Amino acid sequence: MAVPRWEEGSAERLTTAALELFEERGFEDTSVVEIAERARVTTRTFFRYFPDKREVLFAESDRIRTAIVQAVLDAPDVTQPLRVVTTALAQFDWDVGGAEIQRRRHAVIAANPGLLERELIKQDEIATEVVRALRRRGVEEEAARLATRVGIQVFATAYARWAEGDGGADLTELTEAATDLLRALVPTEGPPWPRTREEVRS
Amino acid sequence: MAVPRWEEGSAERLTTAALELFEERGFEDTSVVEIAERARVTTRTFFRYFPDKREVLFAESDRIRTAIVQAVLDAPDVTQPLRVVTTALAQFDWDVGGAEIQRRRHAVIAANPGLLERELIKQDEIATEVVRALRRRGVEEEAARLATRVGIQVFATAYARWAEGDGGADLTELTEAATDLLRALVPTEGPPWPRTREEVRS
DNA sequence: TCGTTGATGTCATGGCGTGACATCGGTGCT
DNA sequence: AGCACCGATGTCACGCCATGACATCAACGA
Repeated sequence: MAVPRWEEGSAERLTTAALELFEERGFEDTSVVEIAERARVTTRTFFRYFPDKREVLFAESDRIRTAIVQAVLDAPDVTQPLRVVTTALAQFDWDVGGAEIQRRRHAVIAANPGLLERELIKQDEIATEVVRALRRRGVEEEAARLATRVGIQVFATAYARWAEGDGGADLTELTEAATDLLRALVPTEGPPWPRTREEVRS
Repeated sequence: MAVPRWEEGSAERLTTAALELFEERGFEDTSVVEIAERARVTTRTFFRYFPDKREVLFAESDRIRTAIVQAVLDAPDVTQPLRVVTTALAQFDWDVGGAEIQRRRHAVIAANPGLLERELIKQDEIATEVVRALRRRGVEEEAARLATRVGIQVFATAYARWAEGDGGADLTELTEAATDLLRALVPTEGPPWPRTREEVRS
C-alpha cells in the first residue's frame, strides 16, 4: 500500500470541498464538477468514492451505526431494552471529526430537503440494525422494534437540547430528563377518545 | 372548467401506469419516458403533475396529512397528547383508493431504498404538522414533539400487524395493544446502565 | 367570430450517474 | 535492471432526470 506521507486522500478533500461549497452556494446550486475541481480530481473520481452527490456528507454513517450496534450488544442488562437504546445513543461520541464540523454538517443538512431525506434513511438503517441486535439479545421482535424507535425519539429530544445548548449540558442527563418526559406522556389506561364533548356533557 | 365526462385525468393515468411499471420492471429500471408513454402523454406532462419521478407514488400524501392534523385539532381531550396522536392515526382510513392499491404501493416502496427515503420524509412532514397542531392546543413544545414521534411509532407497530394480518383485526384495538407494550417498555427509574457485570459481582 | 384560458407538446439545455477503456506510478519478483 | 501486475485516476460516451421557453390546440364565453 502506498503511503504518501501525509497528503490528504481524495475522499477527505472531496468531503471538505463539498461541505464548503454547500455552505457557500447551497446544495442544489453546486455541481459535482465544482466539488471535484476544488478537490483536484475529476467527477468520475468523486463517484468512485461516493455513490451519489448527497452521500458525501454521510461518510461517517457506517462507523456510527456499527458503534451504536456494538454498544447495544455490549449492554450489561437488556431487560429494559428502551434504556439500552437510549444509553447506547447517549454515550456515543457524536462529535466525530470535531464539534464544529458536525455543527456545519447539520446546518447544511437541515437547510436541504434532499439531504434531510438521506439523513432520515440513515437513522432508519441504524434503527433496523439496532432491532436486530436487540433480537440477538433475546428481545421479542415487536418489543425490539418499538423500544428501538421510541428510544431513538427519546434520545432525539435530548440531542436537540444538547445541540442548541452551549455544550455545557451532559447528554446522558438530558436523556434521563427526556425519559422522564416520556413517562409523563404515556397515557393511563382507558379507551382512545376517553369522552367526546357530548358524552362529557351528559 | 372543462368536464370531460368521465375520462380519467392524466394524473390518474400516470399514477396507475407508474405503479404497474414499477411492479413489472422495478423503480430504477423504468424511465419517466415509459411511464409517460403508457399514460399517453409526454414526459414534460409527467413533470407538470409530479415534481419528480418518486412523487408519483405519494399523490395522496397531502390529503392524509391534513386529515390527520384535523383529527388532532378536533380531539376532545388533549391532556394526554400521546393518546391524541395514536387515536388520530388509528382512526384514519388508510385504505384510500382501495386496500389492494395500498398494498401494491407499499410493496413497491418497500422494495426501493429511494422510495423508502421519500416515504420517511412524508412521515416527517406529517409529524412536523402534528407537532404544530398540538402546540396550538396548548401542549408544550418538547412534549408535543416527543408525544408525536412516539405516538407515530406506537401506531406503526399496530399498523405493521394490521397490514400483515388478514384484515380481520381492528386497528384501534391493535393500537391499544401497542400502547400496552409501550407501557411495559418504559424503563423504571434509575441510572442508565443500572449495573455493570462487575458491579453486580461485587 | 374571436380572444382567452388551460392543458399539452416540442425543443434545448444542464446536471447526475455509470460502463468501458486508457494511463501512470509504484510494487514485487526475477 | 527489467518486467508484469495493480490500484488510483482520467477520458470518453451515453442515458436518464428535470426544467425553462415557447408553440399548439381545443373548449369556452363575450
